[in-house]
Amino acid sequence: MRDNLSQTFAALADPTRRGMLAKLAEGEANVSELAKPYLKEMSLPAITKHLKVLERAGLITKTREAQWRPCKLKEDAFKDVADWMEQYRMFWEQSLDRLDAYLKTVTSKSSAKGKTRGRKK
Amino acid sequence: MRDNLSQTFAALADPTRRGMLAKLAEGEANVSELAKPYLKEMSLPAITKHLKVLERAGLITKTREAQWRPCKLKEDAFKDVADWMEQYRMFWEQSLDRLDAYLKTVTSKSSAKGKTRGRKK
DNA sequence: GCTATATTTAACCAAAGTATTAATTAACTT
DNA sequence: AAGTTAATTAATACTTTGGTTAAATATAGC
Repeated sequence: MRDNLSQTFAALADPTRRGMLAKLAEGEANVSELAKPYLKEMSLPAITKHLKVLERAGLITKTREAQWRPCKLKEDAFKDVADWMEQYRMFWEQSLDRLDAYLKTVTSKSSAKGKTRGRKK
Repeated sequence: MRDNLSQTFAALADPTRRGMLAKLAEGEANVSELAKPYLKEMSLPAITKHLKVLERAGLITKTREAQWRPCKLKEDAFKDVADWMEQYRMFWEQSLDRLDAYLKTVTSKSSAKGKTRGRKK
């Protein structure tokens, strides 16, 4: 797993790590704050390792402040993923078109079951 | 690695597999066509496994046509990744803004060293 | 210096991932 | 039926990942 992008995708391939990123999207947080939701499921050293994976992937930066290690999102790796995704935009937009088409077929009959999955615009 | 999104990101965390997706972005291709660029580096069974990973991740579908197995991109998993990325859009767009700001500071002095990293538009 | 809090490092282990070679299946061609 | 091409499966080996517990480090406060 030598290249950057592979390392980034590998870092994203874990729900705990994605959860930590979601938390960091709300703002800076230190290790124990990030750890709190997971301490029933895993130990603190496990958290440290997850954060190290995120850091090496370029998704977060960790700084020092007394005995705390505040972490925050780093744009770099997100940008790399977004750039890579661009080349497939037409494919996943197809699936939106298909959903739109489907929705058109059901708009008349009020369907309580149809989940719209947050389709924007 | 139970959840879908984790499986998808894990599938993307490999340059061989991303290369196969890039090829498929140009259109359908069967296994040996997809394998060709990699047969110096790895065996055909390895290719089969990579394709299975992409398939289980929902990134491709494989069909049957005589003794060939034409593969093509499947929108689903791409859509899931794109949706997940949305929540971080502001972060990676920040890095574009920062690059723009930087470029503004150097536009007058022609800098040969500055890599622009494919900034679009 | 002692103690408490925050976090990391070390040593280890089980499970998953990536590759191999050899054998097998499937479909077409002659 | 025999041979060729396309692809997969099986058995195996090696490496990486994700977790553990125990010990260590770093900083602050008394």
